Amino acid sequence: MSGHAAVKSLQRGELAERTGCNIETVRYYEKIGLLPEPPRTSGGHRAYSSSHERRLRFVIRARELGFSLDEIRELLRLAEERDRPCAEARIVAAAHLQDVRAKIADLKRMERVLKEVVAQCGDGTLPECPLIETLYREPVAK
Amino acid sequence: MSGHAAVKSLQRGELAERTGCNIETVRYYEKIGLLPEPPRTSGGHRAYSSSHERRLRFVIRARELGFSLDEIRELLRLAEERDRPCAEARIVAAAHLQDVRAKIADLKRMERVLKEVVAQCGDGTLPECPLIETLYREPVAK
DNA sequence: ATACGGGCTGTAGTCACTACAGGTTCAAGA
DNA sequence: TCTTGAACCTGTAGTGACTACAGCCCGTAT
Repeated sequence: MSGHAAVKSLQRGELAERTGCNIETVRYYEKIGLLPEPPRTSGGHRAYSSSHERRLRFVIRARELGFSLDEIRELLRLAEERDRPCAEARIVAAAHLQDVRAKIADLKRMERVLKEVVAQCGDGTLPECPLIETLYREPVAK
Repeated sequence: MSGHAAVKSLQRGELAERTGCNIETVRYYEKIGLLPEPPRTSGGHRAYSSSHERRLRFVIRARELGFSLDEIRELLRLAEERDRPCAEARIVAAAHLQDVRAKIADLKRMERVLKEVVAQCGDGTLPECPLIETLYREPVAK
């Protein structure tokens, strides 16, 4: 028995079902070259092996961490090269961590303002809505 | 003098320059009906009035708070109706605040994991990269 | 009079999917 | 064996919020 991991192939949406990933999304990943093209049955249906599943799970988990598909492509390349990928992978992840922190900061700014205006609106019976006034107000009111 | 705010019209990208909004974006907002079509010069150039600027600033500030263009459309409608808009505007803002908080929670989860794996990678000289292993690892390892 | 910087329209590209339309295959039941 | 119907197949178009371009026209300064 070789190491080709062709023990059992998954069909009828089993891959999608097992991973929780939409089948359309799996095919999209294949189309953009993130997943390899699986072998086909005589009728043309895709027959995935466990190595496909493993790679798909990698992609899914990386997406859950917010990596872009291009970053994931890079991470997969590094993972396969097996030539000291850790330093480079760390750079990709650290850059992404910076992005995530910047997004959190942006959203927290939004949250603070939104919380304030919603509170100012109170029960919504004010004649002049503070939310609308805030949006109309010039940044530097004279 | 009427209340039409046609005191001076802005041309040659002045509106974009004054608001910091890309001129292409302004035209996009006009195309999707978020901003009214301004009158034109004899040559077909757009001549904005201060009411256009006011409305554009509303959109820009709402975008800064993360509202979608559809939500902004609704807020603008409420702002113009002047028929007790506060309660309804508050609902829009409160729903959006929920969205923002959910996004913050998602991003914080990502941040926590990313911070951990980057720390585990250390100086990047490990033979097995913890980041890549984390991505390959099954959610429920046996 | 002419140059050229900016406006004009309309289309296509971005990202990461998602949703069809219109056809084919497969596995289970009769 | 035949039939049914679900699930697969390909390819295209739509989403949101822009951004970038091509190819043309206008307007102002020299």
